[in-house]
Amino acid sequence: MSKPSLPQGTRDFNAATVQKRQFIFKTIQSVFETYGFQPLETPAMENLETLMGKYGEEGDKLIFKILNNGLDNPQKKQQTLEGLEKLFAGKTSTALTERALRYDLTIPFARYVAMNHGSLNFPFKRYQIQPVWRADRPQKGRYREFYQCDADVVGSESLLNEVDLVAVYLTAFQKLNLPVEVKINNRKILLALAQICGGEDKLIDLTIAIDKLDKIGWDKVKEELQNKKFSEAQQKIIQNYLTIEGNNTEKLKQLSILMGNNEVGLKGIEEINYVLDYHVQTGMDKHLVADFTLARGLNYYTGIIFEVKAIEAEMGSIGGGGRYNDLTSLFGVPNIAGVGISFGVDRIYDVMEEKNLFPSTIDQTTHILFFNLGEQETKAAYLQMMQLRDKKIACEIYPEKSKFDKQFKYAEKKGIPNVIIIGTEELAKNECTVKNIITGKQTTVSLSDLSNFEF
RNA sequence: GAGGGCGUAGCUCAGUAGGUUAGAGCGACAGUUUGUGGAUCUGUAGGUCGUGGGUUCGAGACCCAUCGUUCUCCCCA
Repeated sequence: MSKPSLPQGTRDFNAATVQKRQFIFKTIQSVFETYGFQPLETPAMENLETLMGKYGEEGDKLIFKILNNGLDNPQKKQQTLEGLEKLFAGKTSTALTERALRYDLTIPFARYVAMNHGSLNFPFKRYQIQPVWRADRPQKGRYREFYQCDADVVGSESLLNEVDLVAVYLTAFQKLNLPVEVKINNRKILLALAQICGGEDKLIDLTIAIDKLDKIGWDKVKEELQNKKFSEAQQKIIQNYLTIEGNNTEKLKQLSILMGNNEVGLKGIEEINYVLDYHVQTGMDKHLVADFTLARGLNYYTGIIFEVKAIEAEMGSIGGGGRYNDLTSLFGVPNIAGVGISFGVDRIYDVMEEKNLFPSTIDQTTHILFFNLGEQETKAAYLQMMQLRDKKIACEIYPEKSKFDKQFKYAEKKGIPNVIIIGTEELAKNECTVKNIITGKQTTVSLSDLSNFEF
């Protein structure tokens, strides 16, 4: 038998890690609830059909597919072989795989809304905290199983939702004590740029090239634009667009000049202005950065888009989202607008761990260890322990009669601050010895007073 | 999908140009101490050097393959 191991890109979480992760989950959850979002859970697996084609070509490749059961059935051999042929032709085949693990929380949510739109109370606000899976190659800040925390509003076109979601982001990160900036852009502006550069059909090429700017620099972007048949004049426009600098007001002003009288572009600017202006009064505008190079890979976004970046941290985005105008039409239910955001818990964890931002108070462990000093003594100790547990004090008793040395070490390693010793002498006098491991202070307490003792 | 780094004891690693029986620190266990720990000292256990081939008189070291892991690019949370 070989050594046990984990699938690539997955992890076990020990007690300390779980407690820190729970801290993040609880913080985000409580903010979601404070803003009027209600929980939803969907299955780990979806029909493959539900997921395919929603995340672009790259995304489709990264979906974890589940092999059908019963493929060894001789009666279905023909079907299975045909399925394999399709597979080698680069297509998916329901003969081989009908289900897949969810890739994000947004599409399953859209599927849910499409299935239940008749009975939902619009505008419908839901939050969802569940793992997602991607068949990506793991590296720093990238796992094959990770959690997303999503909040979405559907059935409302109001920009007030965008305003509110910005506040959700900034409130949550403030509570986590993690300094961030929220980048904001608008797909309408990118669309306008594409129009100005010769056609909407260039939007995708354009966004992909723009998205790479801060990584590969302008020269490489220019090269890529050249390859995608953008003319010199168009490249010049794009360069002007990308080199817009200054504070938010200045940037937007320059952009509006560049957009000229392009209707979509001006609308996009107006929307960003609306959100920024709204947050002047909350003071949150300080953490908002208009960034016209922000593109976001998912092409279902149609309006304002967000991305959250931890300040002074070597980490990709720790959250993202935006407005999608018609996501449910993918599932046959048109005209339900929505906007949503997502938190990447695993990356948030990594950044917080790196910067040592977890409060020390979240380590939760046993409060009192009862020593095991023999059959009679332990029985008496057990009764005392149950009384303390009734008072919600976390207690445990060492299960084996062992040397003091060993029992002390156990308490110390587990971070248990108090031990209670009931030995033959104590038992005879109906007493116990309470010892605080940290201070070393030792007190004799009568058994009848123990439940009132201040630990 | 493309390209690098690394796999030696439970953990962190050393192992010099290939040369006898593969080492250290920490940890674990035991004793010093059958009811007061954290220290010191002493001792004990623990390794098919990821796996499979090859080169060589001789391989932990060199070559090939393979698996695992990690990082970068692509893409993304």
